[in-house]
Amino acid sequence: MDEGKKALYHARARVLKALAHPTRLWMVEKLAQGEHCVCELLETVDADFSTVSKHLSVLKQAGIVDVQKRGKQMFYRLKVPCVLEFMGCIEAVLAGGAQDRPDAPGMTTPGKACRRCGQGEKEL
Amino acid sequence: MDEGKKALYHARARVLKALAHPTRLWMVEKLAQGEHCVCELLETVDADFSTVSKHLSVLKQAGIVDVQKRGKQMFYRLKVPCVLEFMGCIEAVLAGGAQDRPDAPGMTTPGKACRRCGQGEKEL
DNA sequence: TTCTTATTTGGCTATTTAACCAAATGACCG
DNA sequence: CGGTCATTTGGTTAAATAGCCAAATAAGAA
Repeated sequence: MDEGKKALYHARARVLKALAHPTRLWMVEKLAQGEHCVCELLETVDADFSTVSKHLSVLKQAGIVDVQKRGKQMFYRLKVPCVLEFMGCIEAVLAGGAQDRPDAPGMTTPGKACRRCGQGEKEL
Repeated sequence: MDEGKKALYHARARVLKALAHPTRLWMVEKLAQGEHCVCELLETVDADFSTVSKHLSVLKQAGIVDVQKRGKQMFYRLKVPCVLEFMGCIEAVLAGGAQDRPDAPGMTTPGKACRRCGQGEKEL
C-alpha cells in the first residue's frame, strides 16, 4: 500500500472517528434539524459545557459541521447532511445484517490454498 | 435523554468506531470483493498477524463481517455491504462539504436569545 | 470600564485503543 | 502421535480519547 493510499484511508478513518461517539452522533442529528448554539445542545446532552464544546470542535475539525459566530453565541450547523444516511445502514448492522441486498459475493480466489501464504497476488 | 435512547446512540457509535480505523476500512473494502482468509488480508496490510486478526475480530463483534472456518483457515466476508456506501459521503466531507444537497436548513429557533440558556424546549 | 453571558482552552486523570511479541489453540498431514 | 500451518489470545507498553474543573477569551450590557 503506497503512501498516498495510506493517507487516504487515514483521512477517511478520521472522519468516521469523529462520528463514532454517542454524544456527537446525537448532536449531528440535532444539527440536521437546523443550526443550534452550544448552550441549546448542552440542554439535551447531560455533560459539561466544556465537554460539549470539545465534541463540537471534533466535528468541526473533521469537516462535518460548520460554525458561525453571531453576537456572543456560536451557531453550529451540519455542513455535510449525507452523514445522516449512515444511520439506516448502521441499523442494519445492529439488526444483525438483515440486508436489502442479500447477494453476497463469493470468493474471488476460490480454491486458494494459502500455503506459504503470500505467493499469489501481492498488493492488490 | 432516556436510557433507551442513550443505549441506541451508544450502539450506533460502537458500529462506527469499529469502522473508524484505516486498516479496518481497507479490509472492509477488500472483503467487499469477496471473502478472504486472514493471511490474504495480511499480505496487503503491513502489520503483524495478530494485529490483523484483532482488527477482524473488532469488525466481527460489531456485526460488520462474518467468519466461517474451512479447513485450517478462517474466511471473512462482508456481512453488511451497505457500509461501502459511506465512502461517497466521507469523500464529500474530505472535499470540504461540497454537497449534492446544498439546501441547508436554517435555524429551527430563529431568534432564540439563549439568555439563561435553558428555558425553552427541554429534552427534545 | 466593569459585569455577565457564551464558549473555548489548558491541565489532569481514568479509560480505551493499537501494536507488537510470545504462547496457546485447532486442524490437517505424515 | 508429533509437526506444521493458520489463527487467536494474553501480556505489555505507548498513545489517543473522554470527562471534569478551573482559567482564559470575546461580546454585549450596565
